Amino acid sequence: MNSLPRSFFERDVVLCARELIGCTLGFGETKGMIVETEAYAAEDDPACHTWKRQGARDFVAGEAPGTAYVYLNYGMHWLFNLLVKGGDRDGFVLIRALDPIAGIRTMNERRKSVRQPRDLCNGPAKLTQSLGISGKHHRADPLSGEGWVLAGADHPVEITASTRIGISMARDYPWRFVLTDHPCVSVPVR
DNA sequence: GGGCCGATTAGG
DNA sequence: CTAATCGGCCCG
Repeated sequence: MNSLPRSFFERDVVLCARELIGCTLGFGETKGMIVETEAYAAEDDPACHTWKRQGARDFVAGEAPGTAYVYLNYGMHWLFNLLVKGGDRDGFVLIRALDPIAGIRTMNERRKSVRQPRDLCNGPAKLTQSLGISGKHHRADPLSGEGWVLAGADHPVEITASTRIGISMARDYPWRFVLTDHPCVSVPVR
């Protein structure tokens, strides 16, 4: 499998978010193709945690590119990001949706009331639940091998850009990327 | 310590 | 549409 090199995360965070579409993310026995991402820039982006949180700024400064930034949102949902730094713009890429590839049985056990496979990972908190990712994976290194898979796309894919979901600041930045018309995307692009 | 705000989700 | 549920931040 063509694992992504560390240098993949040493460039512009927005470009990196775009390039992650079509890549494969796996943890344990579960795996999926990334079909939706968002970029959050460490500077000049009011929607990024770095805007308000010293801890997020420390994370960017102190961790290696490719490191997992996992945080609890709304007191109950874990969201998974990858740190990008060393290029034109540092920041985080939020992984928002996957097309399940492996471990569907396990995903179904971890999530309840899911009717169709397409609903297993079609949201940022849904995919962490399906893959078994939580706060204890904060600062993990998905490029280490150790239970993780982060591999390049097999084929070129068509990508659609749009504005980010669920934020109140910087609503107009076109930093959300989806695999065009893919059924596992969290919210249809308008 | 108290109040407020979320990069969300499931359910009515 | 709303409840759920909690860490970080901003006060005081």
